Amino acid sequence: MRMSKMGIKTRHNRGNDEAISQEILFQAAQLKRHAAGIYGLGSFLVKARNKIMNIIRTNLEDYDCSEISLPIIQPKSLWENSGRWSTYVDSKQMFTFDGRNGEYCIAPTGEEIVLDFVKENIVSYKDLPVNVFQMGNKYRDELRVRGGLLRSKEFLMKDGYSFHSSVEDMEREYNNMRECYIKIFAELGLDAIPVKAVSAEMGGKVSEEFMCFSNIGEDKVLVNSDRTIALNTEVLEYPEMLKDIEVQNPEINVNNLEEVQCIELGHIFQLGTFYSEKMDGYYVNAEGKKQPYYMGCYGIGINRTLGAICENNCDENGLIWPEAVEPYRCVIIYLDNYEKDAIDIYNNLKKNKVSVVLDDRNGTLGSKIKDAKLLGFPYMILIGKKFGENGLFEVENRKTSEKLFLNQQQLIDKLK
RNA sequence: CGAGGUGUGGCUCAGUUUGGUAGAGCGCUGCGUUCGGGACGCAGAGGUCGCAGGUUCAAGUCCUGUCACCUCGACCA
Repeated sequence: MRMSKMGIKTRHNRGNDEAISQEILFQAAQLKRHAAGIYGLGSFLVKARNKIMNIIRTNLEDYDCSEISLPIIQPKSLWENSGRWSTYVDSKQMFTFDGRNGEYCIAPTGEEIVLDFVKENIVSYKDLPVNVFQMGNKYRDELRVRGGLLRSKEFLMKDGYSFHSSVEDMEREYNNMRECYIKIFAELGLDAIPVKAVSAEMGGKVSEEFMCFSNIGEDKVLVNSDRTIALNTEVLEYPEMLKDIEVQNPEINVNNLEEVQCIELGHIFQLGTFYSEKMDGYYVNAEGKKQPYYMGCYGIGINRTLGAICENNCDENGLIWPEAVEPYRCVIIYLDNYEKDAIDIYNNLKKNKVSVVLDDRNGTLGSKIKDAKLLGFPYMILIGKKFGENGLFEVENRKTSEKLFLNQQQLIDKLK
């Protein structure tokens, strides 16, 4: 990719309204606020987000979850069946509109539509269990937006739903997903732990949030020193839940837990039959009787995860993409008189499947070095004066600032 | 929805207290010199100061209304 074709212009100055990582994204022309809580994403964010999606997808498929795609525009009737049309409309949190054939919503979540999708196919206990997921935009007219990617009105979410013929099977799958989520966040390099949470409007009793420690987070979590016990402070408002936790963990005194600030990246729920009963989600059991599915539901805020990765991987000079989600591996910066050498190594790297950007824009070396750091390329290849002296490529590691001088083959081996 | 704040060239902001006809830095265009950690010179382009009323000889500045955006709170898969 040639930088001159990207259509971005970085800025010299940085605002200070938002978290540092979000301000870096504005400065790097990777985030554009079009309106309150409504953002455009630049190509670096899109490429990193695609990698996040692939990591999520690969892990879920290991657990026999299959990917589907559900519509965002959904008819009012579905939401009336679940009873949530009025809930969301009254609280003004859902976008709705009048269409040619009646009213629709622009979906804030997917329980209703997924039940409508699967119920014709899952009709017998022999068809169960099933676990499906999608990654699609969700729309919520948030009362208050916050922190760039962290809380916006339009956001990408992975939402998954499982269907079971018993509570035990639902619990088994819930634990599978819990394990899978731990793997996903570990692979993304995020230090996220499951935290006992309140299910709120979702229905169901058991739920856990996946929380990433961060001082730009909106949630407060109580944890013990080895992080085996963690609960959202919201739980304190529900005495029965608190009692359950204390009964299950007699060694814990809630008053002695440490309070930490966290970003909620995911949330998993045991929904039970709350939605299936209302939405006609029935199967026939071995005795030939109709029964509602037991359901689980599992979400990951993908944009928010992207935001958390940026926040955890930046310094005063800009972003520092971790390898797992790097949009590109390296950038080539060169003086004009070495253009031939630059294009040569650029083509050679591409031939060796190294994702590389050639900074072929007009401008001084210094300004390009600043941009390389701002945009967070893991490696910067410099072709300048020193190349003229020794014929070696200088490679600088963004994270460690380590500099190596390598010949063409060594460089390719290093970056491959 | 409650409290506070902000709207001035593409971006970041000064100017508003005390009304007198629009500024800076960055970015952009052209020419030249430069080119290793956001170079410099010269010459340019670009704004009915969020919007609508009002006061005034005169409004970016004062008054009224309105809209948008930000922060804190309430709210929240």
